[in-house]
Amino acid sequence: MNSDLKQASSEKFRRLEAGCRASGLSLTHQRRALLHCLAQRSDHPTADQLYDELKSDVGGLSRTTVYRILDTFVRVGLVSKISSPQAKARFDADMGRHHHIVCEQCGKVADLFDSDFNLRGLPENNSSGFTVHNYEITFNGLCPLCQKIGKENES
Amino acid sequence: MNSDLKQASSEKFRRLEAGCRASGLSLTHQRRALLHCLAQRSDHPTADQLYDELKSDVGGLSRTTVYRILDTFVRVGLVSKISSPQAKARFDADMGRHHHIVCEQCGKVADLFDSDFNLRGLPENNSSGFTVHNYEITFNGLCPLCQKIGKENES
DNA sequence: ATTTCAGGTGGTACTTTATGTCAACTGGTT
DNA sequence: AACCAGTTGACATAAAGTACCACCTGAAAT
Repeated sequence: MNSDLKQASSEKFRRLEAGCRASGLSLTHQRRALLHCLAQRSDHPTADQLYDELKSDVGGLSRTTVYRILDTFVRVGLVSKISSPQAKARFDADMGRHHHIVCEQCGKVADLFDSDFNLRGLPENNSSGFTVHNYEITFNGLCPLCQKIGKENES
Repeated sequence: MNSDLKQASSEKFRRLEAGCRASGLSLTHQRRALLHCLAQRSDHPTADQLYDELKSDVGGLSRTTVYRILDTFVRVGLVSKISSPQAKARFDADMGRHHHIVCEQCGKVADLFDSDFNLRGLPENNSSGFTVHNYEITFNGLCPLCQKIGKENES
């Protein structure tokens, strides 16, 4: 079971690495390290969470670099910034169609894979004149932990 | 036309004021001023945008107060923080079901009133164990201005 | 294997966005 | 007009993100 997960995340890592190459980005230690984290985690970490996880492993890793690499990954479409009401960016390396649930209390974000909620189209001619490329559905509610305790945690 | 809008926003203001009273909040100058702004604007301002608009009108208004009042309004359900991939909170005083379109380039946020996109239910038993209370759909694309010019603006 | 250099990184400084604290003030009630 | 719980202003601080520039490195060419 655990080894299945390991398998799946290293498979995901290889795909991300390939995507990186395909976009003409050099595979630096720092980028590999970030791709590893992103492939393993499914909790949609913030830039600072990723930095905190990696700074001990990757000697001399700079916070600036983490922000910059994440920006690059988003720009080339390898990773996305997910929408939430929180005032910080969270990143997701799974570009397949899926949705997110945000805990109102502690801010945790979980995936929801359920194609029943997929939209069947996009708005074409809306009154605001925007062209629409894509969408995200953000559900909100309470995570299992916050359902039990009625008080605040940190994500 | 313009007076219709004025009419509509003052109507909205009165509803918000009533909601404030109903929640047992005192109607201070500062809260009224914020409700006014929120009733008039449909651009989903950030806390600092509201502060910048109000600080000249409301003598001695404090930035802290703006943040605190918005928090309170969200807590009592008078206003909502909308979901977007941007790392800052945007506020919306329209609590009716509608959707948002965010410009990928400049960050502007517009409303989309189109019930065709409303979901017909919420996820009940999802694998992550979250209870789900509500949802938001965030579309992304380009605003009319950014469609013309291919370069960056500030919202 | 060595050289080369465009692209990438580290470190520092800085801005923007948000929160914590507490004395002083005020809306609404008596 | 007096009271006081709730609210505010000012300041300090934290958290999140950006700008800048000298130096370094991945990977392509030789």
